[in-house]
Amino acid sequence: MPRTYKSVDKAEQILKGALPQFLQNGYARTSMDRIASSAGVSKQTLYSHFSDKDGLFQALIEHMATRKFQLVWSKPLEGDPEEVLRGLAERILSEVNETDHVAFFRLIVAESRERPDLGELLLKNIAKPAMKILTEYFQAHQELNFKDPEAIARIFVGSLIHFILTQEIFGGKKFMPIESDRIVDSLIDLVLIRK
Amino acid sequence: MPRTYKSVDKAEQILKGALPQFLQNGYARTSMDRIASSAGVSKQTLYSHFSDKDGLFQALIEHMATRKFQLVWSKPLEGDPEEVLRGLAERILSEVNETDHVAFFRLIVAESRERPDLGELLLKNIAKPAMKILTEYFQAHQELNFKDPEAIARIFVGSLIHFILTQEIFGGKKFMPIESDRIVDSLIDLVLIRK
DNA sequence: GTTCGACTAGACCGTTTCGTCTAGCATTAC
DNA sequence: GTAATGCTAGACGAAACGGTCTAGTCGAAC
Repeated sequence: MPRTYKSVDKAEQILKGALPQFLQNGYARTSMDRIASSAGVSKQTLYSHFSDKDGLFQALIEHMATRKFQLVWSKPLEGDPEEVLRGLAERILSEVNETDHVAFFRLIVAESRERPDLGELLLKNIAKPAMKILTEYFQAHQELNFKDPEAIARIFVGSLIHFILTQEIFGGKKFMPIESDRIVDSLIDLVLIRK
Repeated sequence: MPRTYKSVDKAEQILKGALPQFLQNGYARTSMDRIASSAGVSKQTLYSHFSDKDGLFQALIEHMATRKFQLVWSKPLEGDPEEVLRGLAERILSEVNETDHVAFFRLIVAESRERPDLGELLLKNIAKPAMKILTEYFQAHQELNFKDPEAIARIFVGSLIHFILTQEIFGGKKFMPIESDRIVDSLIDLVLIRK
């Protein structure tokens, strides 16, 4: 196994070790010593693969954003609106509403004050293409009679994301629970009633 | 002016000085020295009014949550649904979508990982009563024909909050802008079409 | 066998931060 | 006047952290 340059595996290994630390403790509360030990790597190696804590963090976020978040939207939207929308809603709820994704979302909200490019990253890589796909689907189905397909798309996705936000991040599961089916049913109902 | 006990003014003054610091810099990046100087108070005084940094922060958040956030919901919902809902939507967008409130929201998301009671506070003091008011309004207006008024209420408010989230916190204003009127119009349209 | 690059282990420095402590000032109560 | 109280100004200790540096290991290349 030749090692003429810094092994790619190590960088990957570092990111893999750093991820749970940042997700669990946030940026400020995660020390480089901790990352090193969590990744099973010496501190020096951290700094030979990444410029500094900030660089490592940025790389990690980009890695996550471009890799995982396409699960929901990779499947093309085709067929009967009721089925398509229900399938989409359930995919959003099950994929996004998962410990790692929720923590990731929280991390971006928290850190995007100091690093506005994180918000940009999220929008450009996830939200914007997602909206485009759904908007185009709505436009292709004129029978839905939407005056403003783009606005409807934002409402559709937004109410689901907000549902996850309150239930998972603010602890709504405990203090004001509601079953996701009720949200999905009502949402589909609202959107499809014109047909 | 007798001073038989710790002056209430000082506590207020401290909170007033601490607020912009926490909102702008978050919890970790705000030092007690900075708060002291920002409040025009000695460091010792901080610790004689609040147990520690955490206590001060908690007090501040509670102060904010119970005081300011009732602006949107204090006005009773009465009258024609279209007018009521449009008025409500615009009040949410204008009151909540304001630098301080956005920063406050961001702060709670960021810190509620370490302090789950912050999320609880937000829900119990704001989200829950808000949902109750809107749900009851929907129930009182049977002509709207909602199968599940509570779910509709969540969708209604949720899509507006999510709109603010993307536009203000993630920088959507810059990277995927959309006018709030389009969201409100479509939302009203979705909800009232059964009439 | 020597050289070189990637790595480990951990000491180390400078800085920041929390929270405490000391010394002293000003006002009120008696 | 004297004691007590609420305060200021700032030094201080202890700990944590980011980032650098040293010393040394290991395996491949030639």
